[in-house]
Amino acid sequence: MQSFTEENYLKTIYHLAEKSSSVQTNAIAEQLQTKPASVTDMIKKLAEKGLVDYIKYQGVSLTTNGRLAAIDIVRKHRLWEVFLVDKLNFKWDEVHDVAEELEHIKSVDLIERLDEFLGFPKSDPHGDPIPDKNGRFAKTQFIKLIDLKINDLGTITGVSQHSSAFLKHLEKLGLTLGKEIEVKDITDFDGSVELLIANKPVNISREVAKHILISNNDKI
Amino acid sequence: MQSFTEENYLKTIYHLAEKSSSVQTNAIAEQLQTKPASVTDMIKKLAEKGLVDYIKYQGVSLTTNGRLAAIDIVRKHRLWEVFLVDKLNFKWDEVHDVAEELEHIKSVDLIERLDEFLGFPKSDPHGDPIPDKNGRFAKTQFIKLIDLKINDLGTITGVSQHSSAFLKHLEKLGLTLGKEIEVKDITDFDGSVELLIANKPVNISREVAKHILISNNDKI
DNA sequence: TTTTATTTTTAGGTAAATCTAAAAATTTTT
DNA sequence: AAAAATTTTTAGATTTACCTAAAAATAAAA
Ligand SMILES: [Mn+2]
Ligand SMILES: [Mn+2]
Ligand SMILES: [Mn+2]
Ligand SMILES: [Mn+2]
Repeated sequence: MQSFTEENYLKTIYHLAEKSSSVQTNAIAEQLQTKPASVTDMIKKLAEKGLVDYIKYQGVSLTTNGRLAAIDIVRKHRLWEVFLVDKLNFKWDEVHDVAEELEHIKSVDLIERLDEFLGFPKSDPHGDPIPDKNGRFAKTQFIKLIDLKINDLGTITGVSQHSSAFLKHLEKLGLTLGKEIEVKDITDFDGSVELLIANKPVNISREVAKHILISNNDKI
Repeated sequence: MQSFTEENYLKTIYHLAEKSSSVQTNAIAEQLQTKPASVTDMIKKLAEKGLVDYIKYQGVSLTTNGRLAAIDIVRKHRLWEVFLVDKLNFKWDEVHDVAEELEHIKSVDLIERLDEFLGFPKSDPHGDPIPDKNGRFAKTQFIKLIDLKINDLGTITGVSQHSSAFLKHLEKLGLTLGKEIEVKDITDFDGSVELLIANKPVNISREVAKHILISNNDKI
C-alpha cells in the first residue's frame, strides 16, 4: 500500500514516461511543485519498494508493479472525473482538482461499484481512456489538430491540456468532445487554423490547435 | 483550513462531547487509537488555533468555530454514506470506513452538489441526522429500545452502534430502519426483549436493545 | 579537450504527528 | 488527611516528507 505522496509520484512518473522513456528528476520536481532534492529522496524510497528502476544520474522508470500502481490511480482519477461531470453536473474544466483528491481514496470495492454505477465508461470528460480493473485500456491513436492538412475532416476526441483556462476557451469556441471539424485554411502569417464546426467558421491559434486531439474518420 | 488529522480530532471531540460536556484526553486517545501523550500535543495545537477551549488537566471542549468545523465533517461523512448506500448499493454495515476517508475531501462545491444529487437527505443510513450547509439539524428525540415497556409500540429510526458485526446482526433479525416493532415481553432471567416485527416474534439481548433507537409514535 | 553550465545527489535540518518513559496533577480509596 | 491509583502532561526520540546549501556527475559550449 502506498502513501498519498508515493501515489502522486508514481502517477507523475507514469505521465512523464509517456513522453520520454527515462524520466528526469527535475521534470518530476516541476510537475509536483517540489524540489529536486526531495524527488531524489522519494525515488530512492520507491526503488527500495520495487516500484521504480533507478540508476543514479540516469533518471527513473516504472517497474511492472510501479506501472500497475500508477495506472490504478489514473483509473480512479478518470472514473471520479466522469462521476463529477455525468452525475454532479460539473463542467469539464472544474473536475481535475477534486479528482486529484478523490483518486487517493483506498477501497477496491468502492471503485468497482463506481465503475458499474457510471456504466463502465471507456473515456473520461477529456477523452482520456479509462483503464479497466486489470490496468488494460486501448491505446488510442490520436492525431493533433495542428497536424491536419487543409480540407481534412475529423472528430474532436481529446485534449492534451487540462487547465481550466484552456478548456473554458474551447468551450466558448464550441470545440467540445464529439464535435466534427473541417480544416478550411491554415494562415501563413501566424499558423492559426481556420475551422468549420457545425457550419460555422472558427479561427484558433497554433497553440490551441496543438492541444486538440482528433480521430480522423475520413479524409476528402 | 484543517489537516486530515486535525479534522479527525475535532470530529472525535464533537462525538464524545455529546455524551459528557468536558472531553477527556484518554477518551480521545482510545477513540483515535493513539496515545494520551499525542492527544495532549494535538489539543494544544487546536487550542492555539482557537478551535477548542483547553485548561490543563481539565479536559477540552469545542469553541463555536471548532464545533462548526466538526459538524462540517459530520455532514460530509453522512452525505457520503447516503451516496454509498443509495447510489452504489453498499450495505449499511459497509459504508463507515470508506466514509471516514471521503469526509476529508476538501471542496465546498462538491458537497453542495452531492447533497443536491442525493435529494437533500435528512438522515444517513444509520438514522443519524445530516446537518445542512450552515451546520443546522433537528436534534431528534430518540428513545432506546431498552427503555420501552411491555406493549409499547415504536419505529426503528436509528442505531447508536455502527460496527459491522452489530449492523449485520440487526439485518439478519430484520431489524432495519423504518420497521415497526412492539414489545411483547421482557425476560426476567437475562433482560432480553421479546419483540414483534411484521407479525413475527424476535428475541434480542439487552446489549442489542441498548443500541436500537426508537421514535415512539403511539403507545397502547 | 578544457571550461562552463546544467542536472542530480548528498549532507544536514525543519515541521507534523507519532511514540515511550518519567514527572506532575487529580481523583479515589483507605 | 495521607496513601494509592489514575489521569494527564512533559521531555526526549522517531518517521515522513519536505527544505537549503554545497558537492558531484553529466552535458553543452568554447
Ligand atoms: Mn484530470
Ligand atoms: Mn481527465
Ligand atoms: Mn459512519
Ligand atoms: Mn452513519
